[in-house]
Amino acid sequence: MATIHDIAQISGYSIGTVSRVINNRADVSEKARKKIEAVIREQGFQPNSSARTLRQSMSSEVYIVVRGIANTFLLSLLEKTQIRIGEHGESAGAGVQFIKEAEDEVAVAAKIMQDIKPKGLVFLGGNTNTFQQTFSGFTVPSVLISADAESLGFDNLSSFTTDDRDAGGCAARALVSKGHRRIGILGGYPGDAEGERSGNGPSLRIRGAVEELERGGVSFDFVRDYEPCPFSAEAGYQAAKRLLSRIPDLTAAFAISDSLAIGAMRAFRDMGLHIPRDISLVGFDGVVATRYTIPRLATIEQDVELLARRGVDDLLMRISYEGPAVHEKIPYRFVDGESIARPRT
Amino acid sequence: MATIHDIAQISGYSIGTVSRVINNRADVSEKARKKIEAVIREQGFQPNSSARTLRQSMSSEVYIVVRGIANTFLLSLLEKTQIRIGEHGESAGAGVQFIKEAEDEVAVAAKIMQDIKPKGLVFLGGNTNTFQQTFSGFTVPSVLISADAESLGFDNLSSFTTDDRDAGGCAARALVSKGHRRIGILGGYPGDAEGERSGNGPSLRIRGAVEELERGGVSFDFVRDYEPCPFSAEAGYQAAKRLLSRIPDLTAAFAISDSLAIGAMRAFRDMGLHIPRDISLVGFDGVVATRYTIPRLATIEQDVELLARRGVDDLLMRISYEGPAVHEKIPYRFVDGESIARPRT
DNA sequence: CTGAAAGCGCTTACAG
DNA sequence: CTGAAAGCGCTTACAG
Repeated sequence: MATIHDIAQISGYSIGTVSRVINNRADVSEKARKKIEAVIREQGFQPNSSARTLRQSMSSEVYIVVRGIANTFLLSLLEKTQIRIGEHGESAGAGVQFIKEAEDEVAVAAKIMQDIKPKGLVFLGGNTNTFQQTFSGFTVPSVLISADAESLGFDNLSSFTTDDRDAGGCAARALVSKGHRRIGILGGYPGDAEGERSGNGPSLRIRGAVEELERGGVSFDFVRDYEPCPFSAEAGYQAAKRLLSRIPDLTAAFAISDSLAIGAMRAFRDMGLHIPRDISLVGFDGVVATRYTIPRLATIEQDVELLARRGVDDLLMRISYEGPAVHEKIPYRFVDGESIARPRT
Repeated sequence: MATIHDIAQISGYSIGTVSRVINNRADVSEKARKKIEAVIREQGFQPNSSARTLRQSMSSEVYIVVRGIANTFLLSLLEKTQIRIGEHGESAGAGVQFIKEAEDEVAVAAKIMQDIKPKGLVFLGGNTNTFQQTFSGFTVPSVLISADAESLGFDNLSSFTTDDRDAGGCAARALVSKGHRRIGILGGYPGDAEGERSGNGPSLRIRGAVEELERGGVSFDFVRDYEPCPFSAEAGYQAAKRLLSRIPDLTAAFAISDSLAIGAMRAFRDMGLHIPRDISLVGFDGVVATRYTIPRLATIEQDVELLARRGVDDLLMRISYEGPAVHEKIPYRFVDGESIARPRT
């Protein structure tokens, strides 16, 4: 493996000059640059990243923290994020760390900072409350994608998210407009009922939905009509069963993520109900799987591509020029499926 | 951030001795070890991994290469793999690189070797043919999980896999034993028809299935009854439509991965068929989603946990003691669903 | 068993 | 514009 020393030797310049070329510094003669670049190409030279990181006490990589490995939505967000990072010509090997739904992503990020010292951090999915409590010690440019960090006010943390409140309302409207009056909501944290975690995405979806229900004259009782649960198909399955047992005359449900909805579909079916004839269902996220379920699931499709693009672009921009953090809402789209019908009369 | 120098200073020993303690060398007095360990703990000292990697020209991490980010099966394999690595007390931040189905994982691994210099490599899913051609330059201990590398004969590449041939036969038997005689197969590479990629997992599944069909007296014509396609629900959807159009009297199909099967279910449904009344279907992998489809999908469940455990244990073992590569078949399980019935007469 | 010292491959003031 | 040199935080022969 060629080192900077070899390149210096072969090109006839010093290692200092070679280093300047590698780092695109301006103070190098055209002649030297040309010559050295030629040698670098010819030797297939790649600077040793450990040496660089050691010297600069900062890696040249961006690191990604993903909340939950089984979450299809975040996974496709990850895919788009990696692609976008690659399009910027950044080291394709951007590190990825998966954390559990219950884990503290900021604590994990702290460990990463120490080990890897990335020049930027991308959080995919996240609990705003955790950030509030522990992010203040961080100084690296960071971006939170798919949750809103505006109210946190950290000047190194941007955020790009679907307008969860608005979109939650949209989901509820799809049900109310068909004439449903007994509607349940599945998913989120128990605390959501009391509005404790107000900055959090899931909570906002629920809040938006409930507001819309009330606007439509549909009463909603958190104790009776709300069933919190984690984000997995199995959790959705169990929660749907509990909800339906409690409300036998339920005619529709809003699951705040598609994986929950997929579990709920199966639960309703196992309880002898046909979707959408006996019960209507709407999900959230717009993951690919919703296009293949039987029936196809109506859902709120988040714009994964745009979320990733805007997030990565902003992060890289701030790494280079350190501007202020920005907070942006990305448009969503209601996708009609085959899972909503008018209630039976 | 404390460095080894600080620890030396505080403990009253030299940095050389501190280094020996960090690296668990035997030639340190009990007294020195105790004292230094206490200081390390008290200071929360973590060795700088860049410096270590630079010095040893080898990182202390294991790196994971995953073929395909949308592949639920490999994702759950990844999850288990990371958990197992963590259980060994290895750096939890084991790097992960996702590559596309068509990409050359060994080329990617070469780049990783240069950048990261991991002490071990885990390949999750893989094309045996690619390995054949390009893996020979590698010297790091490596393991391929979910494909068989035995025939390749690399002494630093172990492999742990389901017996795909046998399991493919099992899937076919589930169909034949119900009386099906017009059976199609979905998925894999076009070359599979000619048996070109014989060492490859998917091919073996197909080969095993075809052998079983013939054993059951069911004729199988690769040109007519086989529909190759990539591993995605959409690909399965399209392939199923093509297959059914070509064989109107098809009564059953074997999809060599669950995601294909999920796409195929939707395709059959869109073509007006009811599963399993009009057509039976069996998948492969045993991903979680198969428990929630309507109907539930019959499938071959690979033992993800055991695959990960055996693979990681073997790799770590060989990193420490450099034994020979091993190749092991991990048991699978047929999971009956609601997607298989007798053909209509 | 322990310490002093060389060196891994880079970057970056500093001097010219 | 260029080079010589210090130093990032470690590991590891080497000497004692």
